[in-house]
Amino acid sequence: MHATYDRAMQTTPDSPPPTLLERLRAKITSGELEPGNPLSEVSLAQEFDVSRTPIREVLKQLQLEGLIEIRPKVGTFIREPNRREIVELFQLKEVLEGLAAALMARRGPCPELDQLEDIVAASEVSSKAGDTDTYASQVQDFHQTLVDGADNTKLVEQYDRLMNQLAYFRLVRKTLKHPGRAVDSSREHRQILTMIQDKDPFGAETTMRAHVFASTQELLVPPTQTTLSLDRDS
Amino acid sequence: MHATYDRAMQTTPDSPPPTLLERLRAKITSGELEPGNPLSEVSLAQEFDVSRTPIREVLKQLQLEGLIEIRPKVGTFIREPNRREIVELFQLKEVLEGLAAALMARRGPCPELDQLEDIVAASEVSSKAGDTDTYASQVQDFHQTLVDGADNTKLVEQYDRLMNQLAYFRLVRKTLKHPGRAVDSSREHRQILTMIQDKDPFGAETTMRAHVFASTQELLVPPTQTTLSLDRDS
DNA sequence: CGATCGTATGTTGCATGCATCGAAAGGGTC
DNA sequence: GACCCTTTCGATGCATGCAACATACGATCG
Repeated sequence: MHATYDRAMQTTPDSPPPTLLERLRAKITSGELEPGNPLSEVSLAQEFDVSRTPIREVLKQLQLEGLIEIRPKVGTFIREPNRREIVELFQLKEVLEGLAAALMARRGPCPELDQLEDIVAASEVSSKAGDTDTYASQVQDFHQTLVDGADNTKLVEQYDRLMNQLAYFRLVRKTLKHPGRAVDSSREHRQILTMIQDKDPFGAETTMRAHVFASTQELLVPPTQTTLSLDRDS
Repeated sequence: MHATYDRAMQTTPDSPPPTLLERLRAKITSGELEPGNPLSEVSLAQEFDVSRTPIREVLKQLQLEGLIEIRPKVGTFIREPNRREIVELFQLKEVLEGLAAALMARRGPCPELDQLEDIVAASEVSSKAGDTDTYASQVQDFHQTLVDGADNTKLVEQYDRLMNQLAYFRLVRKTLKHPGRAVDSSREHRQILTMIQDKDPFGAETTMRAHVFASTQELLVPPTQTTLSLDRDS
């Protein structure tokens, strides 16, 4: 379901057409382009049927977002965060989602809260059934809805940028989850939801952070030893 | 001392010359340009002695940073966050600085910790002496050093962007501090520093967040009623 | 006198061309 | 065979020109 974190994909049917920035960003975050690949301005210009000028403007913006690296006079390359940056980003993810949980708890009833209830209920089913694919997309929805429910546009912006940098889907795709983790994770989701409903900001934040931390550990230290391949660059 | 949060100003003497992006960003964050002012591409191009093309690239990036607003086919204007956005940004500031305190506590001894010690000691003097100007710059240094000391580059990036959006200096300049707040603030700084030195991440984070929250309240709800001027837009 | 439409102007949006620089390939020498 | 210099090629960096659009102003008409 969630092929990318680019919110341009999630808008209403007749929303304005995606900008060049959004389209190129989607190509990167969706994994259509491999990391390290060179991005030629001319080839991109041909592909999107524009001249090099708007392409260059977009590339500069994507560099600011941390998705690509422009080596002056050399070329543009898709950037992949090294292990240290991934850890840094996950530390940020933890506090940002924690803040979202706290804010949502303080906010009280809202549409996102109902959505959260639905998502948690559905994910409890799929987690117990062992349907990891369905569960994975529901996890995405849970976190996304929670951040949206915080009703803080700046938080949403920073969170989206963070998730794009992580190329989260790519990490998740590489990861084979523990069989038992899904039910634990689902139980944590339920706990968080309950605390939000009970208007317990502190409890919601604390539990959310613990949950994110646990999930992060799951990703960074998977059962198999395939993580060693990530340790190549500093 | 701290005229702006643009870190390009704080690098070593013979660092590479500031880029066009940094120069234009500095012009905005320093308050040299008034909010709402139109930024003509041609006039900027003349001012920086380049053509419109690189100016346009920079403007697109500054728009992504939230510093300016580009109204298509109309013009570019310096953006000022409304009151709601300011509150949102301060909520983020709280958790980001809290995270910084926690990370620094976990990290242990480092150059930034020594700097922090010096800053706190100096600020205790100036706060008791009632030297609010000196104290204000030391407060900036305290927070900046703390974020740097967290040793998390992504945190630094997000924090800098946030402070630029807030145009923090502008807010502070508008604010007349309570006379008694400085000594309270200084005492809180000392508490935070002690907790970091004691390697108490949780205590450091909690205290830091309380401190940021208190300072924020001070800014958003000043004793005088001059804040009403901020309430004009939604 | 007021409203409306046409025009004038200033702005951005983008395509194109040239200069410049890096990196890789080729040839020569030791 | 290894190394270095030269050359070539391809890429980016930027200046410029034209088209398109939004806004403001003024003339015209009711």
